[in-house]
Amino acid sequence: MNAATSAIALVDCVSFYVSCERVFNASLVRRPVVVLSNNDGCIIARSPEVKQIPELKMGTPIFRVEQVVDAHDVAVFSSNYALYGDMSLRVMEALHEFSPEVEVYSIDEAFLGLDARPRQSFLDYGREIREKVYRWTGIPTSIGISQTKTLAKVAQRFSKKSPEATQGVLDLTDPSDQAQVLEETPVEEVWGVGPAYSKLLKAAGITTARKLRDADRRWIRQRMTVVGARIVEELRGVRCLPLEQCPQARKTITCSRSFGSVVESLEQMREAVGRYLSIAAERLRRYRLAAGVVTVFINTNRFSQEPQYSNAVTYELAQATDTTEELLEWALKGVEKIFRPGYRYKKAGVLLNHLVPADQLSRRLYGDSQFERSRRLMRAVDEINARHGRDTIRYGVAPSDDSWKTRFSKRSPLYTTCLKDALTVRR
DNA sequence: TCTGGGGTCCTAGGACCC
DNA sequence: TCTGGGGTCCTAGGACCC
Repeated sequence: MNAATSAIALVDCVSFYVSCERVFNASLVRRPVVVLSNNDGCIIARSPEVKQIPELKMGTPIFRVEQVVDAHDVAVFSSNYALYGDMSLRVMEALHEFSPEVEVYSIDEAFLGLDARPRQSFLDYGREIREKVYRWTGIPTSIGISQTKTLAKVAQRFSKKSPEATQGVLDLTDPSDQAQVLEETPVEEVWGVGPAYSKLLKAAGITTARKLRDADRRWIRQRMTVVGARIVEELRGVRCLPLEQCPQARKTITCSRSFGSVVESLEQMREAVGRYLSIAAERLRRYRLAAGVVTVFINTNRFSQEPQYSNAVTYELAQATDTTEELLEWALKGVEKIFRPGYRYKKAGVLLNHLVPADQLSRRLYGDSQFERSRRLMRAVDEINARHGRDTIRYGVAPSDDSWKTRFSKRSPLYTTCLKDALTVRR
């Protein structure tokens, strides 16, 4: 291999949701901060200060640790996805300045393709990226650079763990550096190794990323399928996971929620499922897709001692559709079918499957005028809701009281997406 | 009172067909 | 009375990701 080599950079936003909250609220800087899941359930994002507190782990239900939260004066927020989504777009925009090849991997992460260049230059480039993202958005990042996605991920996690040494950027393109960092990386921290594989590997004495890299291919292939085999190759510097620049066509659209309080009546269940269906259908149209299969499911609270019931029903539609009206009919039919009185329900959801491009729908037979009218109506509704906020217009499903609605009692303002919530700066 | 939501990929095994 | 093999499609379940 020559001295210059092309590489992949992984840019990851540090404690992304917490960082978003901090951008707009200076009093949170250096204060421990957590962000909660939907319904104010469990901890899903923690500031570095919180990571020092052993009781406050990812996924901990907040109600169990209220005293710890008070004792450390932790600031607690409901999640504010409108804010995080908008901040994410700004981060990605900054990244596009650095490479034409950007794969937006998640709300807070992206892979960048980097041209071949000498080592020092990768490191400098990484620092430049970091600085620009911070200047444009106020969001701190950590960056790993190496030959493959999996190695870039190792590098990024390592740099995050030792900020003093790396200042947020680690170039791991050099093979001898790789050997050392892989040696210091526990196997369960490798991307793609979850709890089950981690247990399997440790039982076989494979405890570090380096040992995984040097493991027997056939053994891995047999026990961890091609997925495991690819991880090993990637750790060896062989690219198996390409940069995906154009997002793959979606296969499923889901909308499901836990209820703010228990649902016991069919009326409330119909309203909740109707609501979730509307959200899913709106998403469907945004992607310009139509669905051929609708699934509805309902659950009681799996953590409680009460009698349990869960059920689901799936309908295959004669023709794919993207209108709320048509999809709603099936979803409500589903609710009627699986709802059993006498249970205390905690969650419900809707899945849309067999997704096809919506432009194929124009070929529906018989110039279905009802269908065309319905689609024009949908376009108008989506436009109005986009401009004036979701729920400006919505489908009425015999409204009941809305205690089932998901709780967001500690939500921050919509600083960036709603004018009345914009920050006021005193002169 | 209180325990998230939204995805993808892979494989084994059954059903069905010729 | 004996009795095959190969291909495809679908689904459920497991594993993982953020």
